[in-house]
Amino acid sequence: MSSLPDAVCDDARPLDFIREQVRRDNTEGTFGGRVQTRFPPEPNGFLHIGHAKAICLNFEIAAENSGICRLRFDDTNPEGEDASFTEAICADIAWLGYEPDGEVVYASDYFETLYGWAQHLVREGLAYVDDQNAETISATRGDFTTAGANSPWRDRSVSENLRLLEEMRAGCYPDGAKVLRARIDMSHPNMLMRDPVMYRIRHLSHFRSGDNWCIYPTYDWAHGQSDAIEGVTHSLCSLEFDAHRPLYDWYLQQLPLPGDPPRQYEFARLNLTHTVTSKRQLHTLVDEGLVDGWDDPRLPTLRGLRRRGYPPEAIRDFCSHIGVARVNGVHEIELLESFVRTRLNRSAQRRMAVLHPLEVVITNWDQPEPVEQRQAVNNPEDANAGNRLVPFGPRLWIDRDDFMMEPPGKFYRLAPGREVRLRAAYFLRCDDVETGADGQIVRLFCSYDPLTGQGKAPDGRKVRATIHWVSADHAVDATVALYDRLFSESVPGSNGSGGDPLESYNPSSLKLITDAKLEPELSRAEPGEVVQFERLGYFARDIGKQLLFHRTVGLRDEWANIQKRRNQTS
RNA sequence: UGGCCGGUAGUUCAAUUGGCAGAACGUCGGACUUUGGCUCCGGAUGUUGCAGGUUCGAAUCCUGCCCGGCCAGCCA
Repeated sequence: MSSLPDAVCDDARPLDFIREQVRRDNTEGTFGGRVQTRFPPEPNGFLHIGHAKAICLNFEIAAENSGICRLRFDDTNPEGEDASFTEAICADIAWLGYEPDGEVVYASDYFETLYGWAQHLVREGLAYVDDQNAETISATRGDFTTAGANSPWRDRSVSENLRLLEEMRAGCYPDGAKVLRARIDMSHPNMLMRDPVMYRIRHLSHFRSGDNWCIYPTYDWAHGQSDAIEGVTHSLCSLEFDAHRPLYDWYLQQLPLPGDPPRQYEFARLNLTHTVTSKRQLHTLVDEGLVDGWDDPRLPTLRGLRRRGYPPEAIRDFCSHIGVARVNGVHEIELLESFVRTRLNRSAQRRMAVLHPLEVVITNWDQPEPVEQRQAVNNPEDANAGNRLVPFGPRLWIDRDDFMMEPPGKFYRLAPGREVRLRAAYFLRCDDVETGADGQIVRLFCSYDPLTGQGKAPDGRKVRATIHWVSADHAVDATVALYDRLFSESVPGSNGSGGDPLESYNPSSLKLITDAKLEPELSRAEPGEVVQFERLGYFARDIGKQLLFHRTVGLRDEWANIQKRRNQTS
């Protein structure tokens, strides 16, 4: 029984076409009411948000039907595969909140069975050893409009094929000298059915089977068979494997399977705006140093998203919400972000942090001590989150964005002569502004109203804005990483630029702020913890020792919208 | 060029299988608010790719066309 992580929140939405199929199979008793899925990554890279969709789908469908979902590594090609990837993938799946049923399995566990089945096909006259090289095979496959040509080796005797296959396995031939091909139809309209390759010779050590094998099964020859061996009922994969389905079924039809043949169903892979998920492009970003490793918070890798502060629950919410269909589309990254905000709004502790410090001197400080401990609510969304103390003093930092010399309409924050509320403290009026030689604002001279400690003025006067602040004498210095879209084009490589996604790489996708001022409580944030900097957004404390926060996502920002609109119209 | 798969608000998906085209996110407006956040309420956005046909009735069925994706690795 698959473990279903805390209820992926979604309203009773109608069943998608896959769940609909599963239900049909269950009522018709196709697999005796059994449901078994699998997640089959190749251990040659890191998991990304696109994989998350497949993971959620497979695990959730199994759980919904009291079935099981295994993790199977599709390690049929030793080139580039590594145990470090299997470990990373297992860790990422666990982080997402899923626990594979039973032992983790590997396609390489079935190499011997696969070999036996290949011999079976040879004996049935359904497979043969071809001596042609890769170029020749490619050249004689034909194209979309013309049939392929039969290999001159296509009609070898069963005994000769059996012997040659044995010799291939025994290492008698160099790489590429021979292949085993299924004997199907060289004029089939589906190119994949034109005598597909089942085994290729690779004198390469495999990270699990070592040097036991020098012939390795291709994807098509391994996948369906692995599904069948494990008892998979519904083999879910992405749309580009649609054309493989006839071959998937063909192999299964010819073999003495232990049970019902699994069925393959294809769904659209997940694409997100302003990012890339192809292994090649991700590699380029990392290799060229455009990002800082596979866990760079700008990357859509699961490791990147984790470091960025995305709650796994939000990713699951997102996957469940987008559903599954057969249309190839691009999802707006904003939708994912909205699920991140929803989760974080409920869980994140509120703190105050100033990103672009502007000094405020309180000229009418009348307290005996140069500090007053103010009580602040940790999370207004969570009554159990409690309060904390925030030091307040005669010298403060506020954000430069919260002050304007000549405020335009709809700017509610601080300006000369204007009054605002300091969050969890008092009303504050700006009396005077000190400007530098070149006109920049150096510091503000303000007075606070000691009677407004409850956030309200006894005389009933109102303020339009509440702003955040940090006591300058107690502030903790920190580095804050602000992230923007990794690619400026919504679909990188879609317009102009010769279709190269890297052309729209956003060089200012990372802005480091090294002089951020934090309230002291933030120095006690746990590594990996995500907090809300009030009015700014959600920020994740880095795993490392230094005080570094990554901006997970900003808050919805109406003022930013107003400014954007103003810029567009002017 | 052939085959297969798709096409419904800006985006992603629905539409009880032929019966009043909806939801979420985004957007706009309002209420509330010690976060321009959250929450709540409301508005706008559609020639259902196009054209014909069947039908009392078509997003749904039929025909033709248009557009997009996938397929000619010994990658997965």
